[in-house]
Amino acid sequence: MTAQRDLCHNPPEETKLKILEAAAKTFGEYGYHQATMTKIAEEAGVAKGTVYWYFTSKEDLFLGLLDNSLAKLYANLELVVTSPTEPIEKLRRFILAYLDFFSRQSHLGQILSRGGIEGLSPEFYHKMIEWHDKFDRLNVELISQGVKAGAFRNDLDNKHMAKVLSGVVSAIGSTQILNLAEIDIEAETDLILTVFLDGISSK
Amino acid sequence: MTAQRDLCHNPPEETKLKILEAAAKTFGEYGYHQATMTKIAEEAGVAKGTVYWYFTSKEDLFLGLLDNSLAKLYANLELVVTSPTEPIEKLRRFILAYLDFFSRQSHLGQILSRGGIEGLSPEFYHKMIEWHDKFDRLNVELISQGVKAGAFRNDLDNKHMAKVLSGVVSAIGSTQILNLAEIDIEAETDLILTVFLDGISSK
Amino acid sequence: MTAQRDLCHNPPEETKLKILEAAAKTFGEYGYHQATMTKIAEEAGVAKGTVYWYFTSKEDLFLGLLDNSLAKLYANLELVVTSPTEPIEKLRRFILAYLDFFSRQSHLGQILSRGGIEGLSPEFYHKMIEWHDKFDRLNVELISQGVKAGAFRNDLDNKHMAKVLSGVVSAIGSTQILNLAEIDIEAETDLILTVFLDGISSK
Amino acid sequence: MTAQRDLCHNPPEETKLKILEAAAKTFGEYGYHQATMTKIAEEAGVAKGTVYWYFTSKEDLFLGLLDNSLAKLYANLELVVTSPTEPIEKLRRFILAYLDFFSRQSHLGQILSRGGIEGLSPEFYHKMIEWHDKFDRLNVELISQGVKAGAFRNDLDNKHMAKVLSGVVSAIGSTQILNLAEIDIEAETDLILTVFLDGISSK
DNA sequence: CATGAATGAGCCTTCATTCAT
DNA sequence: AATGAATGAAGGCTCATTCAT
Repeated sequence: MTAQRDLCHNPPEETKLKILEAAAKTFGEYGYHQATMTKIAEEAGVAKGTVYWYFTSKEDLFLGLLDNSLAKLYANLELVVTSPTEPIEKLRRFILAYLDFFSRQSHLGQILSRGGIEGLSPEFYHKMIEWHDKFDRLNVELISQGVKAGAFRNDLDNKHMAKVLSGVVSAIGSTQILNLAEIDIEAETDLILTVFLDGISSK
Repeated sequence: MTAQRDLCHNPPEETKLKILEAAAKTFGEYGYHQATMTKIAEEAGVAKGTVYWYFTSKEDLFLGLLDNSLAKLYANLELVVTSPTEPIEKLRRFILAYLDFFSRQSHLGQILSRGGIEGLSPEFYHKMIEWHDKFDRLNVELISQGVKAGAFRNDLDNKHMAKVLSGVVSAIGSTQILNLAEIDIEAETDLILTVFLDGISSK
Repeated sequence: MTAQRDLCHNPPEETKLKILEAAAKTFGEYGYHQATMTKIAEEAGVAKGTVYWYFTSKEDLFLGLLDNSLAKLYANLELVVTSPTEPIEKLRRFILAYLDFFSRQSHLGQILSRGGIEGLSPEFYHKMIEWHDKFDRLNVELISQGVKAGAFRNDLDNKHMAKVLSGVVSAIGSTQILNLAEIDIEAETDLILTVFLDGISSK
Repeated sequence: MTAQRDLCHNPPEETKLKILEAAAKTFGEYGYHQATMTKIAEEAGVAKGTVYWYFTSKEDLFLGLLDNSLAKLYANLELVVTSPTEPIEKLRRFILAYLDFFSRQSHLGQILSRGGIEGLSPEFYHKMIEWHDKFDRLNVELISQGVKAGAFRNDLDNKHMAKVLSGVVSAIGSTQILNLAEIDIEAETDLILTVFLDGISSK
């Protein structure tokens, strides 16, 4: 904020960001266990010690990254939910935002949908549960709006419908990605939407 | 001669089974990377070298385990698909069999649904893909039967419907399990069934 | 010796021989440390336990093999030395016998010439030294005969000449073999003979 | 700036040297397979991980050591060959340099003369062959000079004479050393020289 | 005699983490 | 803030050897 700070070539924040980006790329490419601090530091173009100056541990770095990514996804989804759109189109955009996230951050996507990675600390799980709950509430909110507006059934528990929704989305998302096929996100979204709205029953 | 054999206290097969069970438990509890051969050997009550007598590597052991479990699941699902039941009840049993499997073998369930674990050999991935395809074909068969019988919609691609089905099931299955909540499998099955058949649309 | 013994399909000696042959092949192909008891047992077509019935340890087996091979080589050389041939022809045959041995048993050849393998017991070294001395004495005897017959110089210490002789032979032998070139043993022998007899000096 | 650097107590290079020395001692004492990374690290007074900071593997370390030692030996021999000395004295110094090397680095000497160690990577063998060829060429050059100068016979193939020379030298060198006798290198050199120049023939 | 399952010490290597500079 | 050398616990795996059958 001071004039002096602005003269720095590498304001601290910039280094932290570089590390975060490198971590995203590396974790994304290799997964948590295969990604090493050495790889991440190299990718970021800094020394290993520097990574430890900004993050106390590998887990801390991973958590930081997750927080970062999930916050973005959450913001996107929230934007959709709070926008003044009619329920079904809103649902479509909602699914689209999810799939888009999965297609960009496949491994992180998996983590979100499965609830974590083995062998991490309780703190990690706590954070994950917090996020899980936040997303759940958003899902429920989306469904509730639709029910209130008369677009969705009111004979089912909103929470359950929300759960199925997130289930389908994350499953399709991560499965697709692992097929390494180039997915047509829009088409996939429409498919999910159709099934989720009307079911596969012939009547 | 055969009678004599039965008197053996520890036929080799028994040891292999002990190891397989220990592996199931350990991989299930810790995940692939956190599970160590030492832990598995201890759990099985044998020396580390013994594990390597039956399996050439950690990956080989894991693959053996996976093959074992997936073969069982596949057999169960196949039984359902080929049984002379009406489509919707058949679908219910199908979902039930999946959820039952997930609730027993949570980590293996994840692997099946998400397609793998980072850092393993190409052979592993090849095997996984083979299984994935086998299950896919079974799912499609189930849907096709329903469509033919007039129970399911015929305006959607069978493969797509099958994909959504397996997506919902595996997502619900593994998500639930990670919540560590005691799940009412029957209830969960009915929920999925309802949504999948009729959709959440109010009409 | 008894009639009963002769009826056996596999007299003990036969099994022992099979193992010895397998050991020769395996040690020869892989060297001492790379050769495993498993490989040897497989090559011999017997169970690992059987190898341990005839030989108390890997080292013991190796020693047995060495004794076997060296005894044969020794017998051949002795035959040459004690035969009634004129000194220079005798020397030629002597070198030939050495090179022939090296070309057949490259690894054992190395062991003989360099005096052993690291990491074995004192007993092993003791045996090796015994053999070394035996061969040395034979070499000296050969040289002495030639000196006495007036064919070789008498102004040099016989022991030293013998040492140089064995040096040249073993070095040429093993070096050649490692080149993996098909060696013309006869030609090589003549070359060594020429240099060893007349030197390379121009006068 | 450079002055400042010199104040460092432990410049990285020093650690690498400590490890190289420890490796030389340990490989020399135990041979390649018996020498363990643990022993080497202990001998060097560093942690095992530190060895891996400087060398990517045991083989890499061994190769580094070999390269180091052979480069020195080669430099010494080259000095002799290119010096303006008369052929026979040159030959004497050449032999002396070889024996001196063998007496200091017995195991490495063996490796040079025998052409390798079992069970290493193709890269290792390739390097060894390169060195072998370099030394061969030097040997041939030495002989050629002597022939040109009229000091050595011209009725024999230079390459063959060179081969016998290196054979005698390495054999005598390594054999002697293994006897663990204190060798009089000068005397040994003269012996080899005499035999190699004049032969043992009485005429 | 022969088998082969079982053992366990020990090896090479990896990698998250620390710390002097 | 940043570096990178140094650490050491831990992991997967090998293989000589034993022993109940």
